[in-house]
Amino acid sequence: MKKSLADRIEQYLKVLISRSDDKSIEIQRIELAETFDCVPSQVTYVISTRFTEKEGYITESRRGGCGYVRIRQSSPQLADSALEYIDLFAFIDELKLRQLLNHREAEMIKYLAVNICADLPREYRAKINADMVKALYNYLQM
Amino acid sequence: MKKSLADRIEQYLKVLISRSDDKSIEIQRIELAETFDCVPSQVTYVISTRFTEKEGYITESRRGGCGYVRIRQSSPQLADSALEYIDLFAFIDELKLRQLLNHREAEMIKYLAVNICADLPREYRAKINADMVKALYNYLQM
DNA sequence: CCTCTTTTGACTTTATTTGACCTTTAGTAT
DNA sequence: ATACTAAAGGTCAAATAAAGTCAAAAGAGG
Repeated sequence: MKKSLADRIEQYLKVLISRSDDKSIEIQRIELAETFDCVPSQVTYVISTRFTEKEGYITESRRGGCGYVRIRQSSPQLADSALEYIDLFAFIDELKLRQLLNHREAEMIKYLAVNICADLPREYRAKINADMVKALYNYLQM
Repeated sequence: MKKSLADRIEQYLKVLISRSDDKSIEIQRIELAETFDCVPSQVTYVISTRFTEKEGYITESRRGGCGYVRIRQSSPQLADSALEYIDLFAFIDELKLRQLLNHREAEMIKYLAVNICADLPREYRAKINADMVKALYNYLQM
């Protein structure tokens, strides 16, 4: 699959973030544009479509001399206590969005969940939903 | 009985899927249409009539630049009764040996299994063990 | 001839790329 | 302090690149 320029920039930034100590990076828009040989607004486009709050990122910037764009991966707002009431599938989708699970992992876990619950008494299904959410939450150290 | 264009495209895609590592392919609608010298919507037609969820396929797509259509074969429902008695952890290790699961996946599934079973009545634990073995067996299309 | 499937193409929606123009900030000269 | 200037980043809309939709036309089989 050929990657679009936007995809490549996204990937590059995500690698930088993942390697950073504090899940936060500071870049210069122009510099990055030069690295990828594109117009600066391409960078703005990538940030505004792929590093949204919904996907768990917070951005700040400053114009003018010594300007910058900072992207920070926000820690999830999910409190441990609220986890019980979250739908497992929605939770998995959210984890995928945040790239804590890849596509295959997400699908596999969903598949396992469905099959485990398939003919289990109703009262245990909710429990398994909750336990899986909690287990994922813990395993991924969120 | 002469094969229709739709039939030929279907066959072509199924060969590609069967040859793929992960039973999943990514194509460009336009490109495929060019290959078969037809309109792009013909491809959409084939996918929507022959690669339905009911027939065990899941599709995703993206429009715009570098768009694609991904078709994934979801696993068939084989129920092998002998699987019931296999220990889940041993089974996972075996899958890892055969490189059907990577380390992270194996560990994550074990972690989930332990946490799901943690305080479930004894009689359901064996069932979950068996269901997970079966689900993995099916999911990985062994 | 009638029905169901296939083929086609016009139109719609979504995603990406590019560039012209706007705003903010820091530094410098007066 | 004030005004000017250069150096950022922001906005927005046009151009381009895909895929989706839908219905009409064409074809196949009974």
